[in-house]
Amino acid sequence: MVTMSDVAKAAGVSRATVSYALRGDPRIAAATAEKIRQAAQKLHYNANISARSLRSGRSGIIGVAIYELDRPYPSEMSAAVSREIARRGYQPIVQQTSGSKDDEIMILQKVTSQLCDGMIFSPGQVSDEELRALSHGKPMVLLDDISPDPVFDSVNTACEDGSAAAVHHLIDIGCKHIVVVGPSYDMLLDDKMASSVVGRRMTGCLRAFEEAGVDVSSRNFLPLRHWDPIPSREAAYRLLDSDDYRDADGVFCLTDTIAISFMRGLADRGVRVPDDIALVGFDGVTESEYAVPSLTTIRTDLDDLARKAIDLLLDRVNANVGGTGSDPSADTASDGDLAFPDSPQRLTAAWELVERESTRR
Amino acid sequence: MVTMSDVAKAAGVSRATVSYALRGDPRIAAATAEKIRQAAQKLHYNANISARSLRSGRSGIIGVAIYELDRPYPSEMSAAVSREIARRGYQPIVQQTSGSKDDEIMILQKVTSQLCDGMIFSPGQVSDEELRALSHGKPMVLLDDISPDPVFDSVNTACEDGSAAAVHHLIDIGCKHIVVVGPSYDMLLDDKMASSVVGRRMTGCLRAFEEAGVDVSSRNFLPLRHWDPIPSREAAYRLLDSDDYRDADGVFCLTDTIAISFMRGLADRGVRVPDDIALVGFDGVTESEYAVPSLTTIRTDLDDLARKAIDLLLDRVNANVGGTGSDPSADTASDGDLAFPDSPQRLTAAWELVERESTRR
DNA sequence: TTGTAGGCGTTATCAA
DNA sequence: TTGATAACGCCTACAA
Repeated sequence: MVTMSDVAKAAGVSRATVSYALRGDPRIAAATAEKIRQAAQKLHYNANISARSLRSGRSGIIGVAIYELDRPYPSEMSAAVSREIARRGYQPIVQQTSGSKDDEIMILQKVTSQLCDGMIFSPGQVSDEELRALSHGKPMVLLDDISPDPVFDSVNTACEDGSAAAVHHLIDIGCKHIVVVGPSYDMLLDDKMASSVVGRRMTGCLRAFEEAGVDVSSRNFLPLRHWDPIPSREAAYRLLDSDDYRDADGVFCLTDTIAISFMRGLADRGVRVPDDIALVGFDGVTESEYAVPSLTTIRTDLDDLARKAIDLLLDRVNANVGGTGSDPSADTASDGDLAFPDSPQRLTAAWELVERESTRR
Repeated sequence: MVTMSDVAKAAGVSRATVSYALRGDPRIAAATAEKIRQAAQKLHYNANISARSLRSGRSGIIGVAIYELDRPYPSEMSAAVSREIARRGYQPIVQQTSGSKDDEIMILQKVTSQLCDGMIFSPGQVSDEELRALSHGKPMVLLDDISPDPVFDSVNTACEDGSAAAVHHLIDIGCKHIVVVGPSYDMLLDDKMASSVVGRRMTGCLRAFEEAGVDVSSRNFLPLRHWDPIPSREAAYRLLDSDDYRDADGVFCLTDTIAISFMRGLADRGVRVPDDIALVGFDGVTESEYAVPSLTTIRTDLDDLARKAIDLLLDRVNANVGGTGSDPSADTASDGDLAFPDSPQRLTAAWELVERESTRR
């Protein structure tokens, strides 16, 4: 391994000078800096991240922790975030939380909070408060945070507006009995559920129904215990077999993966989409465009989401340069300074309704 | 941050004793070790990875570098590998190489080769020789390595056998004019292409054609410059519009993503699958099961692939414990010892032909 | 069985 | 403008 000492020797300067020069410190004379850069290049020198991180607490790495890397939406999202991180000159590393709380904690303790200058986290089981403890004061941006009073910055998908648009679209094309696949009717009674992704999406649906003057009952909701392909496919059978849903002519599935599996279930029974039942999904994964029939969906602009998330994160990361990072007692009083407000920001990713064959009548 | 000194103080022992105790060194008395473990637990102590890595060269992290994290096959593969790594008690981190050579080099230089005890790499642009230099002596297992004379252990998909099975299946169900979508007819003339994934899959097709006594010409191959959804969809138009392929009644697409996009292209033109044209894919991604019609495919057993890859990798990682790691001059002479042969191993992942609607006649 | 001490490669504080 | 020097937190001979 070639270390900084080797470069220093080759360039005829001290290690300290090499360190300054390679990081662009203006105190080093241009000629010296150039000489050092050339020596480093020739020796294929690369700064040791462990040593740098140990000494300075900064690694240049941004972590992304996401649930289930083998599902279309999370994987497209982490890819987009990953690319945006690289674009800003940081090294992205992705980790899969796989749903278990222990897993999430392990990831945060073992690598993310230690190695990373900041992290993008899609919370599953861990609460905001627990996250605060696990973050060790490192900046973190949450994706679709469900906490009623947030601790961290977050970027959300347009759950309410998007879902409302989906339901409005079904109404617009003439659907009389619309069924929302995912939530149960009494879900909103639970405060914690109400602020979750499914709760917010359901709220959007209810708003749309109300705006259109549609009466709502439990017949408008088909609950799903797990948002997985198999139960989603079977949900189609349940819909077709139950008297409650027999005249359903429009379905809004809370994710594209649910929608595509549900559509497969309808195909199993020979039900035609959109002729017999029109269908709308949510997410806008690539798959939705290539399905037969292609799926109308609420597409989340993942590039926009990534940009907003990384903007928020890097603001905090760079603000941390001066402070200790672990002691947020900086200046709670100076609320006049708007640059980095202490209160967590909450942004929403851009989205659009993409009309495709599944609602073309 | 709570360090080893804090634990030592709390337990009333020295730092060294803490280090030994927490890593299960038998020299420490059971009672002492237990006391130390409890103190560590109470303080929420976590060993600093940077410090450990700097001092011992080991981090407990295994890296996975894969091309395009937002495609179904690579994402399912990295998820499977990631889970297997976690199962063995290591921390997996995933990075996306995004195809560019600079990107791959950057990833290897900046984080993988520095931070990781070993890595799983799906090579794109970088040659085996370059990899050797970039690996800094760290163990590495390649996935679908295309090098004719390999430098590293690798696990491959069953390109030849799988493709042969796909073509045989199409012949079995009665297809008379089979078209393979992906490669061009003259591809095998190029030595480098011949050992690539597409080359090996094509070789399998040719073998099947030969075994079945089918004459082969360029009319049996529909080349694809990029294996992306859009060109794949358009390839279907090309097939339908060209006199060369007009009577095609069976298609083998070299990946599921190609197959699903191609199928979508056929649907655009109102061609029925399997009635007019039967279709087989390769990979066995989740999506293939939920497509309408569901896709017959050569499914690679990703759990088996992950298990084999990590077995190979951890063998080398643990073998490195004694040696310097960067100096592989250990014992090239003792070829009698079969435990860790110096010559790279090449394994093949288990696979199966999954028959579904797209070939059901 | 446990403690002492030195160093991994870098950065930051001083002094020159 | 540059150089010496002391940490950062951990591991590991070696000494006790």
